[in-house]
Amino acid sequence: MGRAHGRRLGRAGIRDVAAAAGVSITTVSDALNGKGRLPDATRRHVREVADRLGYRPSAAARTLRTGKSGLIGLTVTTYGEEPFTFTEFAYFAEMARAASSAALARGYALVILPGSTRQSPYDVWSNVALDGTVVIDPSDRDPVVTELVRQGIPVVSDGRPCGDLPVTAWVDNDHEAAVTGLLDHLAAAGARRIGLLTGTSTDTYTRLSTKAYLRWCERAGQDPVYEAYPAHDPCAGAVAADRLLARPDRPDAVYGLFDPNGTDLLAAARRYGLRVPDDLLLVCCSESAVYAGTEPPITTLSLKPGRIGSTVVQLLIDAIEGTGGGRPVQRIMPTDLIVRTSSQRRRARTTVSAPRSPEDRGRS
Amino acid sequence: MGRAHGRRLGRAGIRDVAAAAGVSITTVSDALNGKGRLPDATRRHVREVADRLGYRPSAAARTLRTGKSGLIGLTVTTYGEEPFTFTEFAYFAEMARAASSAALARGYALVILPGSTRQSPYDVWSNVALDGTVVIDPSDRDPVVTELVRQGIPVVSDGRPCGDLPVTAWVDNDHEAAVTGLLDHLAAAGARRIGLLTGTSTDTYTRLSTKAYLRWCERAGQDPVYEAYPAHDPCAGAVAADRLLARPDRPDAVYGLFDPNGTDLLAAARRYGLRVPDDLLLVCCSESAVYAGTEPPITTLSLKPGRIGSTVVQLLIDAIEGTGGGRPVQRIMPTDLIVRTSSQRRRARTTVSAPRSPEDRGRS
DNA sequence: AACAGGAGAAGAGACGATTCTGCAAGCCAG
DNA sequence: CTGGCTTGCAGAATCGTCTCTTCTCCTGTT
Repeated sequence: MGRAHGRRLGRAGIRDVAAAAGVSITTVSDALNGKGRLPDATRRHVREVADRLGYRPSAAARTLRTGKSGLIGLTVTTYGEEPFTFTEFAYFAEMARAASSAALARGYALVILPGSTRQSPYDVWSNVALDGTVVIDPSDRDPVVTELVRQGIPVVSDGRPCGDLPVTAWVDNDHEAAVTGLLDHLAAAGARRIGLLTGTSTDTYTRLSTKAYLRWCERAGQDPVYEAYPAHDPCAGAVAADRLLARPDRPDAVYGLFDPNGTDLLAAARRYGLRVPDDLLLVCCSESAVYAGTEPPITTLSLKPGRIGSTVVQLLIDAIEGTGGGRPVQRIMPTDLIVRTSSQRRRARTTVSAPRSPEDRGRS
Repeated sequence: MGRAHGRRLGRAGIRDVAAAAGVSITTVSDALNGKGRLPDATRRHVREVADRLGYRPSAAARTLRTGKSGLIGLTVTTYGEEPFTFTEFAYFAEMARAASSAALARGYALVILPGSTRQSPYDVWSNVALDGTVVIDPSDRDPVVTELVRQGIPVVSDGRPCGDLPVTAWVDNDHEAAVTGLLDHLAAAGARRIGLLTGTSTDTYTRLSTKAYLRWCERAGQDPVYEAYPAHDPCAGAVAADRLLARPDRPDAVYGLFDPNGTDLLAAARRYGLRVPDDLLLVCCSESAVYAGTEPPITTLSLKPGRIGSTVVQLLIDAIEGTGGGRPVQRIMPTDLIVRTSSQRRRARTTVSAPRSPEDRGRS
């Protein structure tokens, strides 16, 4: 035989198992993968030997052979050099958690990747074998998406893609319905002039939400009252909230599109001596639990990122495995308005029961 | 010749590039990887042809051959079936962001993996080729860590490992110093009896922090006043905060070990009619920015998760690449006390400048 | 008795890159 | 003129697994 395969690495390979079990490589592979025609005795024997040797199949070799890596990319829009977006921390964290969980349950793992190619000297994207990718809020003609699709890799986006980006599928909230419902809620609570705190960027979320607001105003016969600011700037929100409440046509209710707007608006209201909810009704879009504990608790619109993340991954894996038909899929997910004190004129039952009387000292 | 490699896949392989450029496979590989002895002309030519063909080297093949995948595992402690821990959402999110960023900058990507093997029918762990792994808060004799180390894969942990877990390196905060410094700060602000809101679990963070508190009390000649609760239960915190303030030996200052404790304690204080900071000084350990916007703003201890995540990854990659000596490394990272109104008796300068006077309506 | 057919297991390529080794040609010095 | 050195490139082995094909028995039927 010449140089019969010298022991080259510490870990046992399939050949070692075959030798130790006194069978062929084929038999080992079939036994461990539940394929082929083998009597149970052989199967058990091989499995036992493999266990004893601590055999772990090489993921790289399997991937090379089968063409499936079990890896799903998760791309996050990048501000500056950092991955992750800062404005929607809680949203992203929850979405990623659910996505990861859903992937794991189906035997896939998530790989966190930057929003752009060639962010570093190395191109991490082409160093990873991906079965598919989840893209959060892809931009108009996202180069990463374009390239992936060109390579024939399925791409599912969280957020309706702008333009004619050729994603395999997408998932998004029904933003129009959410905003309309929420404005109706405020109006029902007695709001006469509802203001909006929105963003200057042109992503789908901002655009659709603002459009829904404007359309609602038109239908309700109210003049729009809004301030826009660059949402990625953590300080600009407070300033914009202040501007909104400083206007001569000051609104008596405000909806803030971004997570920090709740505290921004609350702080601004305090500065102007406005009581919430008596003088000002407040709602903001947020996934953060802190708004249950603020004074007063603030009504929030939840986009249910968990459901989004889970759905995105399900659709992607379906596309990868060829399940669920070949044609593009889009799925609209409902949102959830969590009504708290800040959007109700009459003091309603609060969720947290106070052990003794809250003592509204000094309040009016 | 026989069946000279029929076109089998859409994507171009290294052979196609070689053929198109009129050189050998070796030359293509060398040209693209900057190895071998090739004149610049050849190198340029090959690169150009590769670009034209849209050639992307197969990550699986490269990994199989070189033994390096460029993938780093990120394991998150699991409560129940879900990955991620809920109590420290902000901590984890920031830590993961920084870790991912640091990895990307050095050409690695992070793979999110469950805290246990065989969480699903598939064992995702053995389906991924990892160069190394980051483990957050490993438990006493973590089976995942043990198995990885047995396979010779470097493991770096965030959090001092309990017991004699054989991690390659670890990074942690100086919890003793942090707690001691913070208690000194409270004492300097006039606290006579400082209470602690702590957890019932036995992880390193809780254990070290509590021990530091007890030792400080002993040195300061104060009786310890503390309540412990299961930190993973989101509701239990509010109850524990209430218990702490209901005690006959009610503390005049409290440190809360967990992120939500700030709002928990603030709410409890309101229920008992205690003014913060006048009647009660407050500090909690948190990475959340909301505490800058609460009423009053709350002093927080930041563990600087970003620095931790970044350092963990650096150490891991050093270990993978053989840089930085072979022996185990442990690194202690400083914490950051962000002093706000809640821990200062005399109204100090707040970080956020108020455009007009805050109007402390009705307050005493 | 001969043969079909199936069960059990082994052989032998791929998969697509990296890389060790080796060959041919050119150049210079002895 | 020749031997050694460098330069430029090609051949072919290898990484570890999956899987298509083949091969050998063995049994049961006509």
